[in-house]
Amino acid sequence: MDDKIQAQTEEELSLRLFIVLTRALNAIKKSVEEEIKSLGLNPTEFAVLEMIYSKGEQPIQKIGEKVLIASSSMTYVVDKLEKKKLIQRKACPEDRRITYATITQAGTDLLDAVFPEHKLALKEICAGLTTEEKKVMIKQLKKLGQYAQNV
Amino acid sequence: MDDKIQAQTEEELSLRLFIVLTRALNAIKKSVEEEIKSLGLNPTEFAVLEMIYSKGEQPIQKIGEKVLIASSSMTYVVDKLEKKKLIQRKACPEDRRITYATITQAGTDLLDAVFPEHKLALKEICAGLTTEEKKVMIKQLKKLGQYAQNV
DNA sequence: TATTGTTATACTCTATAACTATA
DNA sequence: TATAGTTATAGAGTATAACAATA
Repeated sequence: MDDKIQAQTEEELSLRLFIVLTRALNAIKKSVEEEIKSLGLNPTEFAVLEMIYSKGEQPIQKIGEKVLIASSSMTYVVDKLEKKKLIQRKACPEDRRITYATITQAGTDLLDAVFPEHKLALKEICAGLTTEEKKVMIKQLKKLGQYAQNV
Repeated sequence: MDDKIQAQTEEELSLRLFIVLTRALNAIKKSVEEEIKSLGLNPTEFAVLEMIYSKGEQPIQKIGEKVLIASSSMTYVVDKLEKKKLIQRKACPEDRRITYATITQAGTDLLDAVFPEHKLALKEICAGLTTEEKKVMIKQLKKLGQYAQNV
């Protein structure tokens, strides 16, 4: 009870965490979104593209689960990325209900070109924390996110 | 170099942090938004209402800065909350360009009634972390957010 | 001239529901 | 019957630009 934070209940702490989390992400996003926008992409498109870029081809629905949007919205996003020649649909031979989204050469080239800058910008933005602090936070955020998704 | 995380560069760590942050918040939001929706509010409206609830009346623009939306969008949000009788516009006598948003009795009553549940739900969602971990994370997120906003 | 807030407008994203095809 | 994805549709939220009132 001798300091402000210790006096808070678990509920208040969680609320505080949620608010602070929202603010922090909003602040980061504001900067990053301008950068992404300059590529002609929106945050969702970038998230999808980046996922395929780093994880390889994925069933469209699997992507939707990660990005947390409805399947019809995934169709919309994939359409847009396909029109921009950054990804391609590819049938799954084993299960013909499934369609993979796979990155094109142009998509790979784009991210190869942009990723270093993107990461550099993020480094600048996140420079408020030390390396150690980032590592701890990543670990904890993963725990938090995974738990939250299963509530 | 003896573990996966240690091998990452500062850039990659920051990228990872951003991704994990996004996922964690999305997961939490998904749960919270349903709850908020059941009040007939959207996340932005709730954020605005909550800010006035806890911080007292605020110039409309100040709110917009916190929530990070354009001033015309603030007009839209304030209109909606005012139609729902949860907040009220109030002129500023000293500077007649300024309009305060102030919470009504109905707004206060609503949040008084809902806040305990809201916090409880958040507690459940955030139960993946211990009290100590939450406190640390709040502190770090604040640092991160404040720094990011000034980049 | 700069700032606060509003109006008018257009557009992007997302969700819902109904559907097709495959399993 | 259940799952993956699409189509059609509608609506919500946000931004941009031009503006009015005030400082």
